[in-house]
This record gives sequence, C-alpha cells and structure tokens, in this order.
Amino acid sequence: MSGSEIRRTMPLFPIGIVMQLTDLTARQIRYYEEHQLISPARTEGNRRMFSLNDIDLLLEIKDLIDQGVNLAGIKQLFAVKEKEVVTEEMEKEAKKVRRELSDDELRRILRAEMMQAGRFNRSSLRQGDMSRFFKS
Amino acid sequence: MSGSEIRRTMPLFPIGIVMQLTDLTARQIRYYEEHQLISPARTEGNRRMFSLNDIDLLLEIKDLIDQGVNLAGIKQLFAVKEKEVVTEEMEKEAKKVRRELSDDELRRILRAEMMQAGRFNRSSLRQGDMSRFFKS
DNA sequence: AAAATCATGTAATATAACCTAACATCTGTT
DNA sequence: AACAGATGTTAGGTTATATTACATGATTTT
Repeated sequence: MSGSEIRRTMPLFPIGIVMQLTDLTARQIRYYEEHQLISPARTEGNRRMFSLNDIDLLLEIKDLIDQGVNLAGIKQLFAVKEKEVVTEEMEKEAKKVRRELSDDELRRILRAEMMQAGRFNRSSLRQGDMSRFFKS
Repeated sequence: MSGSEIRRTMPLFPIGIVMQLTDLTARQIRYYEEHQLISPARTEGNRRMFSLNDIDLLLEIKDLIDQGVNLAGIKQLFAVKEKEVVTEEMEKEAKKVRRELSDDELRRILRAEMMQAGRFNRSSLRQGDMSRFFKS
C-alpha cells in the first residue's frame, strides 16, 4: 500500500488511452459498460477510469466479439469464469481455514455466519494474465 | 510489437493520475519538466503523457527532494546514473563483439578502419557506431 | 417481407481536466 | 535586506470526455 505500487484493480487509464490500448472506440467501451460487461471507476468529475483488469476484460471482449460471440454470450462466459474464480478462492480459503481451525471451532463459526446471512466479498484474485503486457 | 503490449516507455498516464501516484502537485511535475529532469511525451492536443519510467523518475526526484537535494543536485545525479547505464551497455556490447569475432578478424577490421580514418568524416562514423548502444 | 433487436456511428451540447503564463509566497543563502 | 529556488495560486484558453438522441447496417424474429 505504499505510494507507488500499481495494483491491477487501480483505476489508472482514461478512456482515450484505453481506446489506443484495446483498439476499441469510445462508443464501444461505453456500450460494454452500459451492458455491464465492465464497470470502470469514475473520477470526481465523472470520467471513467480503467484498471489493468478492465483492459484485460476489454481485450477478452474484443476477442470474443471478433469470434462472433454477442454481448449476451460474453456476459454468460464471464459469469462462468467468475464463478470458477470464486470457487477457487473458496477452496483456497477453506484449505487455509482447515489448517488453522479445529473442527468444532469451524462448526461454531459456520453457524454464526449462517445466522448473519450476508454475502461474501469477492476480493481480487484476478492476476496473471496481465503479466505478459509488461516487457521489462 | 502487436497492439497491446505495455512498455515502460509507453506514454500512458495523464498528469492527474501521476499526481496521485507520486503525491506531487501538477505545479511540481511541470516545474521538474521545465528544468529537464523529465521529458514526458505530449498528445496531439499538447497534453503531457507519462510512462512508467517517468513515474519512476518522479518518485526518485521526490525522494531526493525529501532528502534535501536541490534540482541541480538531482540533475547531476541523474547524469551520473545515465553515464553508468551507457558504459554498462558499452561493456555488454564489447563483450558481445569479442565473443563474435576472432582475434585476427579483429586485427583485420581495425587495420581497415585505420586506413579509412582520414578519408571520411570521423564524427559521423563514430556516431553511427554509437547508435547500436542505445536501445531506444 | 416487415419489424424488432443488436452493435456501432455521428452530432450536439456541457463540463472536467489540462495548458501556459504571470504573479505571489515561503525559505534558505549571500 | 536582497536574492534565488521551489512551490502555490489565479486567470483565460484549449482539449478530452460526458450524456443524449438519432441514424445505420446486419441479424433475428414474427
């Protein structure tokens, strides 16, 4: 969290740069947002700011569009992938928890969590793809 | 060199983002440019666009400023560092050349070059030779 | 075939972000 | 006190992006 680490979820790029990086038009990018394939952050002044992850998504969208998939299809694909990621995370977390907690502690906590009936926050475990973009 | 690779020298960030990333004010950033500590690219519309390298430089500048070094000092430090980089590259290149050429080839080439030394304009020859030391 | 839908283009208008330049302020040095 | 270095502030101008509405070509549905 110190000053200069660039996270892949950090909103860094204005739409103009994203256009260059992805070869999409502003119209397309906004359209994909409108249809909830991406959700870039906004500045105070309401400008969209895109993260490296957003750019990754846009590149995937572009690929799929080029392959003839329509937006609804892309949305489904993303949903599946998201689910995969989430279950991976849950498994990882479960493993960790099993390592750290005894069984009855676990039962106690699970009960408490069910009472609370909240949804979990999906944190960002979405790394890897982008490393190929950095050349040195 | 395909569309979407992100190089460290690629101009990506507008000044607003650089402010956040470096904790410098726009005034400071422009001032450092004015004094040639950085030279960010410009868009068609004359906006500054900064690369990851630029940001690194700005962070170094900030560190040095915080340590009490003034801009003249920073400029000197950067010059020294640049010189180091260049000599490193020259050494690397020299090593490569030595690997690639046998001794007598080397002697032959040297002799040929000395014969020609007077005839053509030396400085431009030397410049041509140097060009391969710079990576862009 | 006509109508509807999808993906994108284009135009109009508003405003946020950036530009340069000038002047102001603070601090440390001569 | 006067000066130079570094930064803040303000003003007026330009560029990039925002939203909205309408247009268009390609598919899909009726």
